[in-house]
Amino acid sequence: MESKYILEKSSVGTRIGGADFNCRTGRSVLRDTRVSMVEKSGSMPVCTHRQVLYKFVTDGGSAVEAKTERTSPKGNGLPPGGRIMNDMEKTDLRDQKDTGSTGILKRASPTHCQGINGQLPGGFMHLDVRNPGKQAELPSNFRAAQGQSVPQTERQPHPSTHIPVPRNRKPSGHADKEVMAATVLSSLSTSPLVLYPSSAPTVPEPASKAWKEVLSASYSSSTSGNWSWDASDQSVPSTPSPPLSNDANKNFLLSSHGDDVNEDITESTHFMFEDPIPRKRKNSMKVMFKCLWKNCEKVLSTSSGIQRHIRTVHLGRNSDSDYSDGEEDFYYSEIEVNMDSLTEGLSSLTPTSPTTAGPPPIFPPPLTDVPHSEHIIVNGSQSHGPALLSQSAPSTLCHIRTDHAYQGPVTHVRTVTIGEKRQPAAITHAAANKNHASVTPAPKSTPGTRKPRGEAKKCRKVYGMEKRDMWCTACRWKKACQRFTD
DNA sequence: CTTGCCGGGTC
DNA sequence: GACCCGGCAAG
Repeated sequence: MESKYILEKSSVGTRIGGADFNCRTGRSVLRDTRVSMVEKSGSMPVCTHRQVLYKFVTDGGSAVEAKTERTSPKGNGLPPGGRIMNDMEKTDLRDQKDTGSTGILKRASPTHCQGINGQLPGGFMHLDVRNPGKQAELPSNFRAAQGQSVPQTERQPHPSTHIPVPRNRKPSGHADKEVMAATVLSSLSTSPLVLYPSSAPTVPEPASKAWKEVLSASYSSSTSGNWSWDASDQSVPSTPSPPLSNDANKNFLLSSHGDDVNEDITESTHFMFEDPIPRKRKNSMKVMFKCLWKNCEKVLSTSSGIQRHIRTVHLGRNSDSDYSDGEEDFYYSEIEVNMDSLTEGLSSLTPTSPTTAGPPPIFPPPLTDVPHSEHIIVNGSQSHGPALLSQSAPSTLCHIRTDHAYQGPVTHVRTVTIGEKRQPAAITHAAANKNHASVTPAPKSTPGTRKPRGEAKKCRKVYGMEKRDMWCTACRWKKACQRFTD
């Protein structure tokens, strides 16, 4: 539990949100982060994190601890997790207090989430919750506050700094948990924003430490670039946390996975967040759930399914029990699957007409190997496992599809090798990157075999012999029509 | 037979 | 590379 929150916190520095808020990406990232952390710590992630967590608590100094204690307004016995949350938030509240915010961080609100997702400096979002209308003042206020000695009030635990953490969450409490995690994490994402090493000399040592801890745990997630922040390094970038850009996520993941991290995830992340290519029609996207457990690329179409999978397979919990403490949430992520791409992937030999956009007649069972994810290609190539979504020709596909209809793009098509001639060049390119995958190589029509005749009418048919000059060049040359591709 | 287009040739 | 066309295969 405790570790979970810590992790969540750290991850959300980047972006937090939740499916509940339509912040799917955030949720996904969150989980990714979680997973990465878990992977880092090996088979006993929780334990490891727990240690970290405790360290954090103790490093925070007695002051932190004390605050926590006092923070509990109602004195209700909070579970360790709850206390940690308090600590975390308390720390985080430092800046909030500067702004005079006193509200309680009760729940993430859609606004909250939106802010994060909306590429706004996430740090202010929680303020939004507490003190609507104050967020704009935060930066300046905070800096001002840092310039002076920490107000006494800052050390006084605010009764509202407590985030209730149910001791026993019910399966139905996932949303709450996520909300809370999102809230805390997002609030933490403020740190980079307000952390001005040179301007915060007056911050009490315990507080500084706490910050360090928090940052060391979360910073990588809230900053872009591959730099790493050493706890001893006071030169923390003064730039605000990046607008939750894809890069931020990518880099975070990359850095957080640095060591043993499963390259699968790293790569998938790369695909997932790096590609700025415009999205395709939404109606062609399908949400899938991918298990992020190390070496497990399981992809299921339902969250319940993936949760069950994680619960039973990875967490070793009773399969027949529906009970879930929400732990599974952190071991899978949502991915969007491009149905169109899938179509293409399935019919690599029969290129789709640019106007053809319908979903494929069939959708491979989850977990499978057919390529189709648009911007989130989970690269399973390095794992033996199923779920080789990576085999798809993701984003680039979109490009091609939109412009290879006519002669302009002819070169694209033609530059492909014979076997793949009907595939857009981009696809081929993508395939090249993933050819190392264990999955069956991209189907190639063996030389000598003709591709099946397309359905579309060709120039000859459309314009007739009398208008041959209107034919596409290929048709005139008795080559494969490039205007009316199949 | 019509149509699509491969493979190869010419310029 | 542009262009042409014999000829094969699918429909």
